[in-house]
Amino acid sequence: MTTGSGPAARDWVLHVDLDQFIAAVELLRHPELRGRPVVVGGSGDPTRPRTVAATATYEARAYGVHSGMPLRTALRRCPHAVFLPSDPPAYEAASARVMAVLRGFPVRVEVWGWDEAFVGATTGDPEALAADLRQAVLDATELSCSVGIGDNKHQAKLASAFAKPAGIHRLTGAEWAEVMHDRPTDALWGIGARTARKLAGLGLHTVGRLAAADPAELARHFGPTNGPWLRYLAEGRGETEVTTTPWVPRGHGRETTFPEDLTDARDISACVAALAEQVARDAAADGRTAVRVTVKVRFAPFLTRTRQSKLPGPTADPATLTRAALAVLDRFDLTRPVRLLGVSVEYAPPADAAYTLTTLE
DNA sequence: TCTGGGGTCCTAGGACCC
DNA sequence: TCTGGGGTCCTAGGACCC
Repeated sequence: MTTGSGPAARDWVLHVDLDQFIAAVELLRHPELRGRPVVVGGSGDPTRPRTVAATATYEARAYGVHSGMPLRTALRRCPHAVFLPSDPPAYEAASARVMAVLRGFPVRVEVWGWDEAFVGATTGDPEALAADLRQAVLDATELSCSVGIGDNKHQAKLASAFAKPAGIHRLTGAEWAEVMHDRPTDALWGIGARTARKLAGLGLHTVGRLAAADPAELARHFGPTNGPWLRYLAEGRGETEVTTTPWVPRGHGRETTFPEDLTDARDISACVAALAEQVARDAAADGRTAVRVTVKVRFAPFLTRTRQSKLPGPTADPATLTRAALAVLDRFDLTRPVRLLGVSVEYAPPADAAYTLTTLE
C-alpha cells in the first residue's frame, strides 16, 4: 500500500479488465493446451451449424479465428485447433475469486460482468494501487489483468484497453484531447458502428469534431437524451460514482437458435412453452416476479420480430407464464421457417427497490 | 465469416383520457 | 360541433455492450 508524502490523495476510478478471461480460465484447467490454438464456444462441436466462438487464443487468432466467428468457419481456418465447450459456471467461479481479491483492498468495487470491475479509490498514487491490484489478482488466481486509471468510468474503461495486455494506463481530462481527438467516434464507449456511420454522414468523423458539435443539432438527429450524450462522451466525461450496491436485474430471458429451421407449428409451440417454463423457474430462483412477457422469433434467413404483452399481475408461476407466452406467439405469422425462438420477461421491481439512477452531470 | 446468448436503455407512434 | 393540447401507458424496434 502507499502512504507518506507525494501527490495529494484524491478520488480515482480504476477499471480492472481480465486479459483473455475465458481462454485464460480454460488454460488453467487444461495446462497441456498452452501454446496451442484453442477455440471456446457452444457445446464445443465445431461441425454444429449456427454456433460461434466465445473466444480464441492468440495461437488461434494467428489463423484468422476470432470471437463471434462461426465454429465451422474457425474449423476451416484452423483444422488442428482444439475446440472446447463454453462453461459459464466455471467462469462465474473464477470471476468471484477475482472480485474477492479486489474487495480485500480499501476500495469500492463495482462488478461489471464476469471479467471486469470498476474500482473507486482515494489515493495519491493510482499507478501504485493499480500495480498492487494486478499483482494480488495474479498471485491469488494466476489470472492476468490490465488496469485503466481515469477521472470517471468512461476514461478508465478506455484506459484499460490501452493498457492491454497486462499493463497499466492513465487517461484523464489532462490527456483526453491529445489522446482521443483524432480517433474515430466509435473509439468511445457507447458509440458503435451504426452511430459512427450516422455521425460521419453529418461530417463528424472524429472525437474532436463530435466534442465541438452543436448539442441541439445532435438532439435533432439522435433524440433528446442520446444526442447530447454523444457530445458528453466525446468530451471525455462519464459517470464518476462507483457503487458497491449489487445490481438489481431488470429482466431475464432465454433463447435458442436451432441448427436447422423449425417449420412445424407444434414444434414451435412446444419450444416456446419450454423456454417460458425455464424463464419462470429462473425468476422464482431469483426471487423475482414477471410483469411483461416478450416472445422473439427470428425467421430464416435472419429477420427478427418481437411481440410482447403486459401480464395482468406479477407472477413467477410456470403455467401462467407459459399460457401468456403462447398467447403472444399466436400473434405471429408463422408461415416462414424459424431459426430462433426466445422468451423473456421484465421483472417487477423488488419491494426494497434501490435501482441505480444514472444522470448526466 | 450466413451471422450466439444474455443483457440495458432509448425512441417513436398509437391509444386513451381529460 | 370535426377539432387543441398535454399526459400517460403500451408496444415494437433499434443500438450498444460483454
